[in-house]
Amino acid sequence: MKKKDDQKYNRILDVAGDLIITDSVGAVSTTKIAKQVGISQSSIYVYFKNREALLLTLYVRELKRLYAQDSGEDLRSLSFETAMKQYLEQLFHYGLTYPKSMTIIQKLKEDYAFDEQAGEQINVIVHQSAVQQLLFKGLADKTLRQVDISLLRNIIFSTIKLHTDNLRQGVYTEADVPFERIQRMLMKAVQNN
Amino acid sequence: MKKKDDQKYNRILDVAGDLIITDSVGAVSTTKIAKQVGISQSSIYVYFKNREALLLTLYVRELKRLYAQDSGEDLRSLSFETAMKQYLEQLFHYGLTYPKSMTIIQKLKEDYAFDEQAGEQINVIVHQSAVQQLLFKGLADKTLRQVDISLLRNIIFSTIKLHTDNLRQGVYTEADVPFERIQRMLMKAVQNN
Amino acid sequence: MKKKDDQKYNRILDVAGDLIITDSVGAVSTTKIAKQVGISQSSIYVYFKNREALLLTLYVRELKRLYAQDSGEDLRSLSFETAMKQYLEQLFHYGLTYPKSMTIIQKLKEDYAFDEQAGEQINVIVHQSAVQQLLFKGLADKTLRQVDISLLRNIIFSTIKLHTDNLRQGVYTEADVPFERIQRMLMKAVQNN
Amino acid sequence: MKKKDDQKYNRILDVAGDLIITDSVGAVSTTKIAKQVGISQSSIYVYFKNREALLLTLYVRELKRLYAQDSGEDLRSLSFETAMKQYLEQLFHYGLTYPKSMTIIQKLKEDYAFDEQAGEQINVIVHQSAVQQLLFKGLADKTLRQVDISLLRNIIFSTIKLHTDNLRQGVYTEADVPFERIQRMLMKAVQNN
DNA sequence: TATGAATGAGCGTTCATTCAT
DNA sequence: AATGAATGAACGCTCATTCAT
Repeated sequence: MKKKDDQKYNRILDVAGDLIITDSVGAVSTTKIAKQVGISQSSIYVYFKNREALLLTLYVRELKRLYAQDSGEDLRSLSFETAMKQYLEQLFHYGLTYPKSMTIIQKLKEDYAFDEQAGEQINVIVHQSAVQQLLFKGLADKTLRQVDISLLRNIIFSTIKLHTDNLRQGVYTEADVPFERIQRMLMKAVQNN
Repeated sequence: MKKKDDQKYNRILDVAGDLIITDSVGAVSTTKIAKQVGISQSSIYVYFKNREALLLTLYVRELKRLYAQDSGEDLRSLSFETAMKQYLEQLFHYGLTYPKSMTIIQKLKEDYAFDEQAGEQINVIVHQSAVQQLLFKGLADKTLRQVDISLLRNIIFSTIKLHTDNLRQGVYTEADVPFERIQRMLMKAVQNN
Repeated sequence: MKKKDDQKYNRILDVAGDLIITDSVGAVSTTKIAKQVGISQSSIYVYFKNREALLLTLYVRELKRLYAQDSGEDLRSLSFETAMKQYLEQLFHYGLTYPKSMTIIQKLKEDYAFDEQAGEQINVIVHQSAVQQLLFKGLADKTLRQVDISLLRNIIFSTIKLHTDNLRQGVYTEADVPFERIQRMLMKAVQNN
Repeated sequence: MKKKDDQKYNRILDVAGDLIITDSVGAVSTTKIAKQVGISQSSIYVYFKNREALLLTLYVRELKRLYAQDSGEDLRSLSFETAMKQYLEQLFHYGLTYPKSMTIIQKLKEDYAFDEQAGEQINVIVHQSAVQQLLFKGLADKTLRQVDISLLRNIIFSTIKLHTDNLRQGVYTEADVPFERIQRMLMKAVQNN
């Protein structure tokens, strides 16, 4: 019984994600989700309190999936530069594996105003991530450029996202722009000097 | 008479921009605009053919304002590095002067699917901009990193936008993170080696 | 429960029919229907996909009611002339019993452009009707005037409709213009010589 | 100056007629007329008091054109049968020459509720027409079937209209269904015995 | 004569949400 | 757990009409 539930629960989130990608956050409606999932509109309210809760759940799910990626343990045992490079590779790999995920995260972040309580929940997730830890450490020991952490995160995330999008859409191929080049660009950007 | 028209016309666009900023592109509705401008909903259709035309007009307006910024003549007479640095400064200045503009541009670009004809119109504007020329030249003579131009533009635009946003919101002050530091970061990011 | 549904469903169609009669097809609006039925406008979309589907449903309902009238079996066992006369009587009776029906059919046919799929559905209904069969047979064995079937159908339908309308509106009484006279007129019109 | 006015005045009516034909009476809007005529929407109110007056004017114009057709003098000097046959030919000719006119008249008659005053104006026009005179005479001397005049007019008008429509739309050709046959059908329909 | 600006009313439609079952 | 029925609110848009110019 629980399995069934979980399946439907996740199907709803999946469809919501698809709608965000093919259209926009505003285009996510219980009507459309219900139609695509094959349940009645009101059934959505069995699984989610309301539309906002649904979107928040989706956001958290993708965020957790993203951060589950970084093998925190490993990173900590490496030299900073190696750790950073490895993280970039992981993120690149993530973008290729779950192309929808990064788009969903970005669009929801920009488009949706979560309330304070939700914001706190998200902050905790981000804070506990290995990347965040890595960036904090890098900032502390001045290995990284002395700018706000948001700037570092943004430059990394948005560049790798755009790169994987470009690859997927055939704007260019991996042969044209090997990831190594992107990696070097990002390292130069974030490293102190 | 004409003045009155232009005023209202621009008021509508201003309010639409505000709605995009405080909420999202999807939240821009003729109803809300009309209410805030203080006119009847149907009056909006006196000024714009439909919602899409309104948003396109807003987008083009902001884009033109942004590119009107770059003093094309000047940039061409300078060494590449100086020209690039100067452009970054201009963009930073723009972000401080018209804080809404960059957000509007970014959100409209990501959120809105303009039709082909509109897309072409926009492409022309972007192409003719001094920055685009500068980046093309830099890519050609290998002064810039050999990656797709979209990656360069993204890294520059999104970083400076986030920086000005952070400053405005008091996340930190200019003293904490002087622009020079951002500038150096971006130069390292885009320059070949 | 089901009864309730069917009742409302048919009430909506009834009111739509009334609007067509007292005004025109163009005057059929979900707003007006809702107001007269005593439900909210959006509730109409619980029962019908959209306005067009509503009108099509109404059209098909009336068409089926009209053709349900002709006792196909009986007509076939009679001589052509008797069959034809009997059909005219049936149609006259129908016009008196359901005075709205013929008007609705006529107005919807002339005013409304159903899409191809709907057109096909309607064609099937018309084709399978006993009248259509009768007319086809009459044309084939030259009992009927050798003109297009549409002309025969028109002359019969529009005359009987107008006659019943006149009677109902008191333009004249059955005593003034007995149906027999109409019947003779129509027989003379359609019969070959 | 007057010529110019008359031109525009009639252009408006022409476009209104076109809209009725290609769509419906309900589709006639000042907006659409203005666009097609190439004038501003408000300019229509220079020529017509309101939408209803415009439609009434159009109706009267077509009705007058239709009745201008029948050469009253000639008909009166002929035997009834010859006169009737000649009138049918005239009407057929009219349908071929002004195919829009009969459709406009029919749609406006069915679709539009003119107020009493307008109704009276129309009645006068119809009454004074040669056909009406002819039919009255035929009814009086029992040459015509003793039914209401509306039935006779309807049978004649709607049949000839449908026939010309069929011809124009290529449902069949004049060779397939010569007018003579239609004429005979109508004569049999209306003549007493 | 002609029109631009303006608007209230209406339209078809979608939506998030509630509630009884 | 699931859903059909229902609805108020909003949306984009068109319309007939008025008015000042």
